[in-house]
Amino acid sequence: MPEDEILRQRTEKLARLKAEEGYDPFLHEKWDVKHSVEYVKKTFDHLGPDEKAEDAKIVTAGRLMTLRKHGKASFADMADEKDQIQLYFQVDSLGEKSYDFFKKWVDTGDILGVIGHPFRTRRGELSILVTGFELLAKAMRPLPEKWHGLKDTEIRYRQRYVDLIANPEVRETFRKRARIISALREVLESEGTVEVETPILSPVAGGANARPFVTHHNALDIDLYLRIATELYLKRLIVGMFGRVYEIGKNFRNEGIDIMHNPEFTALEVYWAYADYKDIMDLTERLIVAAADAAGSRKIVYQGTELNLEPPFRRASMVELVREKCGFDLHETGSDEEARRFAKNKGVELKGDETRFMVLVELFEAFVEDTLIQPTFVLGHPTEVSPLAKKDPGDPNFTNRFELFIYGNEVANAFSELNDPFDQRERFIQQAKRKEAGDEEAHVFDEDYVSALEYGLPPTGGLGVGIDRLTMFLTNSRSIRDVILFPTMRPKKS
RNA sequence: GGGCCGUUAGCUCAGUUGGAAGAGCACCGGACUUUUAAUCCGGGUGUCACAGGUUCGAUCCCUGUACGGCCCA
Repeated sequence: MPEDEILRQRTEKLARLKAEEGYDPFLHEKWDVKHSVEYVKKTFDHLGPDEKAEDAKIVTAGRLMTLRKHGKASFADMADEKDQIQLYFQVDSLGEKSYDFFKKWVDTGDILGVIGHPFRTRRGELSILVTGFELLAKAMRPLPEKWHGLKDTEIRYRQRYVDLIANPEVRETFRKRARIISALREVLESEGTVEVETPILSPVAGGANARPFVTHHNALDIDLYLRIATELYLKRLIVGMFGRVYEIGKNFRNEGIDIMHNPEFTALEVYWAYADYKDIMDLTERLIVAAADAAGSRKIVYQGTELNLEPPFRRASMVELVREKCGFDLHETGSDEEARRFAKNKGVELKGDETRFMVLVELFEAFVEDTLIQPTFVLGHPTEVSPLAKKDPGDPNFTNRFELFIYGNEVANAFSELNDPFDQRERFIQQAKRKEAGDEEAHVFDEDYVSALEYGLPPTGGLGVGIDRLTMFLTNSRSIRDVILFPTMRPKKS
């Protein structure tokens, strides 16, 4: 039946319900739910076949997922937020008038308030014998098919509410996501870290190498950018004498959409005064473990691969890993030209002006990343690609930085924060040159941030964690869209 | 940005070497007092994504577009 026809039919049915019975389901404002389906199932699990808990009066509510209407006794499966139970409607216990109302007016998808007694059917299914009900809302559109569920990814993402009705496991994924975020907060709070909020709209979008979204403020008549990271504001707070701060929130990056990227995504950033990147590495392990425990287990299976999130995680330097995986030894490489030749021989495409340090990063991305399946801290990124990180005093070409990789993907990024305003200014100048040369992702020059550093930033360790990716691994979700309730989609032209 | 694949009923999917459309569920009408993919009887409800082209004839072949998916950069 065409959707228009179903809508028309159900609209007409609603009108008849109002006219013939004087009953408007949309007038109900509340229903005192005394028991969840989960509670009923747990509490009355002891009932044997054909046994009834006559003294127990259950008041619950939910959506009718399926209906099996018979002559004078009918069944329905009613789902609430977390569980599902069978309802039994019988003319003897409901009365003829009420039973007829049910048969005539109630459809699948409708929201029902239910009063009744728990009992177990002869076939052994715990059910509720309904003694009274209210039709709390009518469904005007049909539910997706009942045993294949809803598969069409386009409808699942565009009309997530339909997905959530049809596929209860999707609700569980998002409950897990909530538990993961709570667990991260608990760890941070218990370690004296204060949750703060920094601007999403800002005249300068810094803290990462990415293209921002631009918007316009009418009253001020200025363009503003949506933040691409919270980093620079959070470190301003450390300058402002906060000791430990964190923010969990959306970042926005004007880039493509794929299985690992959504233009808006959720990041956790943490900054601890007087800590270095090693302290932050330990903290990262505590956070990941807490998240894993909240989601269920430290030993997980992601897309068929077993992942062991039990710390300590492997720690290895980028230079070492690249040497291991493709034989490129940075310390044995005399010139940038030599490095580029090596990469080209390995089939890595280069622009031709890369330094040996950038070549290292290219080789890392080409030959190492994918191999980092088990959680691995990669240490020692070149200074050139780390404009906000403190240099390694032993070798200023490198920074005291690490990234955590799981299943070949970056999940966390952290470093000892650069707090030398002169060095920071110099790094920004280098980035500005790259921007001029056409690198749209080069870091923006943030004068106010330099001036904050000029007031004195204590030695600080900072961390960023991609919450969506972490959630993907912990919920065995293949696509980032499966852990974002309303992923970014191109609007449909009508 | 490039390549490949998909788009048929509300949902899940068949199908036509080009003669113009099908199933199950859902839905509508009827029967049925323990069903659970209830069953039985009756009913097909469609711009075959969209726009062109080829053809006597296109859902099918060709081109383009839209949206989605996967792979690559």
